[in-house]
Amino acid sequence: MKDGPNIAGVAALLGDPARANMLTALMGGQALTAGELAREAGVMPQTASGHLAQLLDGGLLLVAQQGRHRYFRLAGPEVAEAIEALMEMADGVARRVRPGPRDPAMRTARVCYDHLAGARGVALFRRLCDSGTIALDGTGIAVTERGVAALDRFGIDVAALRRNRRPLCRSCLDWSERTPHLAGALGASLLEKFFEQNWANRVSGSRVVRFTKPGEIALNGFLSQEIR
Amino acid sequence: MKDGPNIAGVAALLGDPARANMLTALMGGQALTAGELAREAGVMPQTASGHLAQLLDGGLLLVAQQGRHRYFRLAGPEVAEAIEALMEMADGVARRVRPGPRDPAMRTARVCYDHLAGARGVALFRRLCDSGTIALDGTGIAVTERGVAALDRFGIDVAALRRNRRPLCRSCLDWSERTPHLAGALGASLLEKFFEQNWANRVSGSRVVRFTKPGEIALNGFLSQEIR
DNA sequence: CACTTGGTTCGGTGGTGGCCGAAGCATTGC
DNA sequence: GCAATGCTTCGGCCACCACCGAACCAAGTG
Repeated sequence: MKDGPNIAGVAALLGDPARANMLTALMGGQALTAGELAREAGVMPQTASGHLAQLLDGGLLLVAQQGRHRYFRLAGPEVAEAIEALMEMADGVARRVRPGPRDPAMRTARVCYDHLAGARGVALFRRLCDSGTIALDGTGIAVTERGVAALDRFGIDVAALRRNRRPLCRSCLDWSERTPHLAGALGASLLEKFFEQNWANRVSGSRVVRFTKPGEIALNGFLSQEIR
Repeated sequence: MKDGPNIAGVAALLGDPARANMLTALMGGQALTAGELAREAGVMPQTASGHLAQLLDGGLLLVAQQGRHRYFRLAGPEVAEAIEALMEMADGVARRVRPGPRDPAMRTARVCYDHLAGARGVALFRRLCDSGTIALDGTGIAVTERGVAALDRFGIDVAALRRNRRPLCRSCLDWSERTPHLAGALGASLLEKFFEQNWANRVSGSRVVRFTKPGEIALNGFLSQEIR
C-alpha cells in the first residue's frame, strides 16, 4: 500500500524512552540545552548528544547555538500535535495500565507547546466559541469580524497574525479534559498576552501554568464579559 | 517530568516498519486477517503473528475470531487519529525526503478509518460549515438545529448517533489537503450512507473511494443545495 | 596561558528485538 | 478418517542500537 509518508521512521524516533522524555520536556515550548535534556532523559551527556543528533536529523527538533550552549526546541506545531495525539492514544488505550489522574495543577492549566491547555484552556476555548469570537468556516476555525474587534481591544492584532504562515486558529484535543482547546497563532498569542500582563506565569522546569490572583479575576472577567 | 502517559511505549509499536505497514493498511477501516496483514507488511506469517500479538497487547488493535481466520482492526478512533497526526508530522517535517504528491485517486477521495477524506472530504466539510449544518459550540463541533433537520431528511438520525458514546463530530486534519475534514460518528455515518446509496464504493484492498457517475452528481447536488 | 564547563566523537559492550525454519494446533473440507 | 489451510509457538541467528568511559574540541574565565 505505502500511502502515507514514512511514519515508522518518525515513530521510531519517539519510541525510545530517552528521546520521548526529551520531547515531552520540550512540550513546554521553551528551548532547553543539551545538558538539561540529558538530565531530563536520565542519560549521560554523550548519550543525549547522540539522541539529539537523531532528532535533529529527523527534523523533529531545531537548534540554536548560543555561546557554548546549544538550545533545542520542537521543530513546529505538527510535532507537538503528533505528541499530544500519541498521549491521547496511549492513555485512551492503555487506561488500565496507567490508572490514576495526574498532578491537579497540571490538569488545571499547563502549556501545550505554546498555548494554554488544561481546564483553563478548554474554558477559554468554550468562551471564545460561545461569544462568537471564533467560529467554523469552510477551512477550519476562523476569527469572526466581531472577534477581530474584540481581540484588538485586548491588544491582539489579528491582521498581523494572519500574515504569518502559521494557521491562525486550530483546535487541539486536550488530553486531560478530552475536549478541544485553542492552538495555532491565536492560541499562542493569547497565552503570551496572559504572561505579559502577569495574569499567569509558568512554574519553571514544568509545563504547569499558575494564575495570579488578579489574573484569575481578570481571566474570569474576560471569559464572562468579553463581547456578548 | 513524566507527565503524559507512556508515549514511548506506543510510539515504539508504531516505530517498526512491518507494524507501521499493518496499521496503515488498517486505516482503511475494514478488518483484515493475519495473513493479509502479513502480506501487507512484507513478512512471513510467523513474524506477523508476533507483531500482531504486540499490537494487541499494546491495545492498538482488536481481534475477532471467525472460523479459522482472525480479523484484526484498529482499536478505535484515537488510534487512527494518532496515526494521521504522525503522517502529518512526517511529511511536514521531512518534506525533502519524500517530495512528490501521491496517487491522485487517493488525494481525491479515500477512507480515513471510517469517514471520508481527501478533496471530496474537505469539500463536504466546507459545505457543512457554510450551510450551517455544523458549527462550533463550547465543546467542539456540533450539529445545529437546522442541521439535525437537514440530516434527518437525508436519512441520518442524529439523535440516535448522539446516544452513542462516540463523539458526534470531530475534525480530522486531512494530510493531503492540509485542511480539516469531518470525523466522528457523523462523519462515519455520512460515508456509510454514501456507500449505501451507491454514490460511491471502495476499491478493494485500498483506501481509495471511487464515486459513481450518479453519485458524483448527487453529491454535488447535496453539496450545493442542501440547506440554505 | 592554564582551567572550567558544555558538548561532541569514538570505540567497545551488552541487550533487545526482528526475522525465518520447523514444528505444533486448531478449523474446515473431502 | 486424512489432508489442506490459517495461525501460533519455539529456537536460533543476526543486526541494530542504546549506553557509557575516555578522549577531544570549543568557548568562556582567571
